[in-house]
Amino acid sequence: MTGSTDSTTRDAATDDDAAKEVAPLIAQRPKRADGRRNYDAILAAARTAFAEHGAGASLEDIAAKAGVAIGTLYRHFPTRATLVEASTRNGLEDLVAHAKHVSGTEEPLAALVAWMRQAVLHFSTFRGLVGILVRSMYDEGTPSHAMCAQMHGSGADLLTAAQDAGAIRADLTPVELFDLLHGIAWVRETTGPERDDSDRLIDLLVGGLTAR
Amino acid sequence: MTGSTDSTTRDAATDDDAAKEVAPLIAQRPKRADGRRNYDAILAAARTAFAEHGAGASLEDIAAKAGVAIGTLYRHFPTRATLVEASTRNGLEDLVAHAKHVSGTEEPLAALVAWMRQAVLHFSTFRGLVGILVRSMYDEGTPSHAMCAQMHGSGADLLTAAQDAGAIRADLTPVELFDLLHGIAWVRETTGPERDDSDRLIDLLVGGLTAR
DNA sequence: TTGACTACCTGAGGCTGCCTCCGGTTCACT
DNA sequence: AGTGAACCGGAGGCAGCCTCAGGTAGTCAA
Repeated sequence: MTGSTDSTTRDAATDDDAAKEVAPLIAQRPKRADGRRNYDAILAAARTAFAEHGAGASLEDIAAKAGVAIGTLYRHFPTRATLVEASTRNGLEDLVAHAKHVSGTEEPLAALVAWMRQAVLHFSTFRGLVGILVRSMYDEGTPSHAMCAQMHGSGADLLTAAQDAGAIRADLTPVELFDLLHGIAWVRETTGPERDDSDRLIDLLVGGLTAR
Repeated sequence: MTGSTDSTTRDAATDDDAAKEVAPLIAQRPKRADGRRNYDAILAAARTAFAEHGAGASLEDIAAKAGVAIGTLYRHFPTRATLVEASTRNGLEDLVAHAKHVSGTEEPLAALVAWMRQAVLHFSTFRGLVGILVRSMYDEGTPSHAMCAQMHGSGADLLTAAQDAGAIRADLTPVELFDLLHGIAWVRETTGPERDDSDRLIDLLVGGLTAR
């Protein structure tokens, strides 16, 4: 949906920039041809495995599926978190871009809600993702932290705009908003995409439960 | 808080009844003296371990802390789920009892909200509990299923009462309500009890996000 | 009190997955 | 072609899960 599959060209375009500006902690795309090849193969295998078995998928299986020894996987992605980060960075970037694109709109409430929907969708890409993202958001020194913080800012901006327009109660903080989004994302991630209530849950949240 | 610690007498009073009526799947309290002793010791160790390390705590550690070999633990609790079920049954019972107690009140909305608070608190007793409860709720043949279903019913009754009084929108289903509670419980369980926003989140949920 | 029955206990052992380390390989650059 | 660094492979140590065969000791009846 957001380019999480078959994003080879896109990786090539964005990873170099990201690697430069973001942090030394994030695994960088290797330069040597064989290294690049393996890096990409591992990433592709990881995306599939995470989608199928969640964030706890066996790393040895991923390495095998990528046709690579376990040591090679660890060379490129020293921790499970770095691998998760790399396979979900695109989605986070999309989220930030989307926020930038609609900021300043004439319908700040609609813009916020639409963004919330997309956020929940991405947070629940696979089982276990939300947990990792929450940790990343508040814990510096975590691979996804920079990107998460950026996305947090994007959401906060949309929220502020909606509040300034008087559409959202003024006492709602960004942290509270994200807590609620995380909760809904967790539900979606847990119950699976078959029974996907997330849009409805967001509506309930926004509209309120109590009768008018 | 709900009698989840030091509940020896209480266990003695309730477990026998529960074992009779609930299911053959749930580990029954053994009759022989040494068996009872070990069963209780394992349960106590498990409560501590789950509180400290979450539902994924090492079963071998629990056995060791209980002064028992690993095989003994598995004899009494054939799966991790049965152990979790046994250590959280009290809380679920409390929840059902609480609902029965306030049903028929003159303030159905207040009753519902108070119950929701207690539910969220119990669901997030330790990390990983909500996930297990959600699975139990919809998956028969799971140790906690019977108790979960009963609790589901209790919540649904309170919801219906509040809806009949016109206090809660009529189109809200019990499943949706529980989804939202689960989500909030997950947030609480994940962020830890230090920063406990759950009451506030419930208020936001009930009051609605949008400005009046 | 004694004996037998069997519920109960033990812990070695096979399995999976995590992660490290170092000898060997191969790419890239001159 | 030669060299150095980047890269790869996979054995191996560790932790946790779970099972099973053999031993132990409560319980109950005589």
